[in-house]
Amino acid sequence: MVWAASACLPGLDAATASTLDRLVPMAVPAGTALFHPGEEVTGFVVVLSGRVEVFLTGPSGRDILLYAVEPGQSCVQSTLGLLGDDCYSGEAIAKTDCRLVMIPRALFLDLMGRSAGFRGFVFSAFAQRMKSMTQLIEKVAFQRIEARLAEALLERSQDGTVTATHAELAVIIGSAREVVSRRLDALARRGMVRLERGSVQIRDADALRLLAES
Amino acid sequence: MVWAASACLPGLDAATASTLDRLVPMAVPAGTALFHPGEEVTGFVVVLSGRVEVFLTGPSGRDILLYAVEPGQSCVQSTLGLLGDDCYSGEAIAKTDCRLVMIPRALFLDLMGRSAGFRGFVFSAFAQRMKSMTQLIEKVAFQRIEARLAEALLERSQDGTVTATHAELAVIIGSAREVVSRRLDALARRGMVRLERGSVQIRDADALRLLAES
DNA sequence: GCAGGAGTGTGACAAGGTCACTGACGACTC
DNA sequence: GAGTCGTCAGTGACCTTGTCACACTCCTGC
Repeated sequence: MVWAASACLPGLDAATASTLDRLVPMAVPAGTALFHPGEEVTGFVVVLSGRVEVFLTGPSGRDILLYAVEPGQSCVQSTLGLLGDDCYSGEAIAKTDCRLVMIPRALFLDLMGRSAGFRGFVFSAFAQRMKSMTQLIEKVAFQRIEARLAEALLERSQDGTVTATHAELAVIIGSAREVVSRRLDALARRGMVRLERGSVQIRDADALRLLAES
Repeated sequence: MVWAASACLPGLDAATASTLDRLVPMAVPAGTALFHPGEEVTGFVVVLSGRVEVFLTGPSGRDILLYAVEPGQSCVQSTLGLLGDDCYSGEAIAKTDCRLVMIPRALFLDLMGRSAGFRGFVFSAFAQRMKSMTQLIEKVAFQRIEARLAEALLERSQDGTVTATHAELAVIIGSAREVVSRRLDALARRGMVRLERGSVQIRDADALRLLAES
C-alpha cells in the first residue's frame, strides 16, 4: 500500500500538501533500529504506515516502552534535536514494516513559518506525546504492576489474544520478566487469563478492566 | 523588580517584543496553586521571575515533581490545552513569589504564524520539557533511590546546605518520606551529610556525586 | 508550663526487582 | 532419531522500596 504523505496529515493547505508529496517515502523493514541514543537527527520524521516503538534503556539493560508511533504521527523525540541542542535519548525500532517520510530541517522550518495547518499538525503531535509521557510517569511512579499489566493486556489484545512473550510485556510495562511471569500466573489462577507459550488468552476482560483502573 | 516580557525571551524581533511588552504581568504570591488537574487553560504562560513547580499526584496522595519552571521558561503543560483537546494533568504551584505573563490563545497563534523568533522560543520550550520528562522517566523507572536522593541534594544545595524537609525531598525524587529519612540516615552514617531539622548539610559532595551517577 | 503541629525515627510487612538456576519447547544439524 | 542450541517460562532466595502504624522531639503560641 502506498500513502501520499499529505494523506496522513489532514487539514493541510494545497501548497503544503503538494510539497510534502514530493518527498520520497522510505520503506523500513520490521526490526530496524531507526535511531540510537545519542544520535543526531536531521529531520522531522512522520510515519505513514506501520508502527514504530520508542524505548528507553536503563543502565541495567532493562527497557521501557516510551511510546508507539502510528500512521499520521510523528516521532517527536527525533525533532528535539532540530529545535534544542539536545540529542536523542531513546531508541526507536520499527515494530512492523514501515513507510516513513523525513522532512529535512530546512523544509520543516520553512513550512512552520508558512503553513498554519502544518503548525497545527506539529503542535498536536507535541501535545499528544507530552500527554502520553505524563501518563507514563504517572503509571511508573504510582500504579501497581498488576494494574499496568492488565491495562497492557487489554490494549494489545486482538480477538481476546495477546501475542507477546513475558519479556515483551515486561518492557511494555517497564518491569522485569520474572515479575510479569508471576503476575500472569496469579491472573491465570484467578481465571482471568490463560497462558500459552508466546501468547496470553484473555478469559475475563471485565475483571482485567477492573484491575487496570484500581 | 519589574521585567519586561520580552527581556526574558531573547532573539525576538522588535514588533513581537513590543506586542508582548504590552501584556500586563500578574504577580503571584508564593504558595499559590496556578492550575489544578483537569482545569482548562486559556493561554500560554511564561514565568518572568520566581519559580513555579509542577507536580503529579498519585491516587494514594503521593506527589512527584514533574519539573520546575524558571524565569524565561514556559509552563508548557498549560499549552497542551491550547493545541490538543487535552486538559491539564499536573498541579502547578508557585514555589516563590512570581511574576507571570499569560499570552492569550489568539495572540499566541498569531505570533506563532508571524514570528520565527517566537516559534523558536516555543519550540525550545517544548524540547526542553520533553527532554527533562524523558530523563524523569529514566530516573523513576531505573535509578535507585540513593542515586536520585544524592542528585537532588547536590542540585538543591546552596553553600553546602539543602533547606528542605524529608517530606519535600521525597516529593522531589518521587518516593516516600520514610524512605528518604532512612536513606539520609544511611548517608549521614557514612559521613556524607549531616542532618538537621528542616535541612541537610552536605559534607562530602564528591561522594554524593559518585552515588548520583551509579 | 503545656497543647498542638510539624518534622523525624522505627518496626513490621507487602510489593517489586535482581540473581541464579532449572526445565520445556522447537528448530536445526548430523 | 539423537544431540545441540536458543528462546521462553517457572522458581527460590534475597534485597530494595513503599506502606502503615505509631512514638518521639522540637518549636511555637498561648
